[in-house]
Amino acid sequence: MYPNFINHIRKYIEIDDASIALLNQYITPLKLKRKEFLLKEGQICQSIFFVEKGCLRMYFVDNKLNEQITQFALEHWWMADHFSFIDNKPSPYFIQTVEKSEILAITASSYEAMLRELPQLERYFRIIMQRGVAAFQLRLKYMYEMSKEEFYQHFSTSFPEFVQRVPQYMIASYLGLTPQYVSELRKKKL
Amino acid sequence: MYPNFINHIRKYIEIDDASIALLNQYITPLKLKRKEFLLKEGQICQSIFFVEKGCLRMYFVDNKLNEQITQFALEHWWMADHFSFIDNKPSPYFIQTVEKSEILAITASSYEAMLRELPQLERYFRIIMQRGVAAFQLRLKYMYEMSKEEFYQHFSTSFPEFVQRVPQYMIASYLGLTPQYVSELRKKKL
DNA sequence: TTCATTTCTTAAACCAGCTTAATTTTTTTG
DNA sequence: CAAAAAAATTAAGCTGGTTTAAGAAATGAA
Repeated sequence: MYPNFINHIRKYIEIDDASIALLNQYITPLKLKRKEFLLKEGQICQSIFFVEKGCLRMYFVDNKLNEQITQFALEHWWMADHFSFIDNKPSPYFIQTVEKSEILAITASSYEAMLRELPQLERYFRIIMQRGVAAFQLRLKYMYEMSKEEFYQHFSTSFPEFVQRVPQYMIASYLGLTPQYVSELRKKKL
Repeated sequence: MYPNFINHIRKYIEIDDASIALLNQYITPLKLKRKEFLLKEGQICQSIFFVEKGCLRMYFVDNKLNEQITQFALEHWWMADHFSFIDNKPSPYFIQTVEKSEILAITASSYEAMLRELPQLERYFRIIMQRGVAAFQLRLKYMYEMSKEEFYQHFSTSFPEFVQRVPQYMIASYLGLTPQYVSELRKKKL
């Protein structure tokens, strides 16, 4: 059904087919075109989103009206504004597809009900969230230790496929650079 | 026994006294003086640490030999290098007490055994980690949207007690500023 | 209460990365 | 396939925050 999702769960916990079958009732699958929105500024982030296929970006609009991208999600990543999701508060973010995507959405109430019916999944999400914290720690360390030039070079050598897949101005935004500066850095490297 | 710890668990999940009693065997309580280390660069982060009382900082030494502080933990916060903890890899970080502290340590193997014996705790840690992700998202948003000056002002008005409690150069390091610049900003505000 | 250490301040020179603005290239859409 | 829209480039000038180097003040230990 959703092979990436099920494989991802089974990568971290043991769970039988019957339980997996029960999962379905909590999930809303979405087929989305490029540039469709899952969340807009001011709305409550009602769901967490699993990327079965495609790519999402999360961004907010700053006081200079720039779109500041704070996160991407590729296949088998989760995406949400967790503050908004947990506390039912309006989100400052937009979540939008970067390309045609297949997304699994779980609303807050489904999430709660699902975890009550299938408490083994607490372990899965505990592990996912713990790895999420680990990923943020690493990202933050890079931001502290590298100059912006180093940060860009590091990113583009670490994730060359990603740099192919996503427009350059989005990479720039994600890394906290101006598109002009990225352009300069690319020229420099050739 | 460890009132802050137990209150914190009961803030997020329901758990009976018998289960709480079982917890003890997995916990190592530590009484530490100021400036003692829980982790040093190159070691594996063997434990996650709960701050029952006091304050911890996590930092790494950058290529200019500056101590870059990436996180603090006050009462009822958890602290760990999660990448090192999860994957058993050497850590680039130091974790050190900022003041006299009482810390609860849980080693990776105790953590595993504890979660197997008391699976209700998966829920507790899932919630903690999810809130951890939310906190990182918020912090990152601040870093994207504010100038360094705004970031400092925001921090010092949001956490005035913290600014009292911790030396100014540590705040500067945490915020990614030079102590000189912080000094300049303070003068400006008076 | 004194000494040693740690922390904070001041000020001038400097530069990494931004801003602005115009042009070119690429992609999308009808 | 052509027109419009989106994305990338180029270049000059500028600035927020760093660097460097001293000295002053606060704190902790004995």
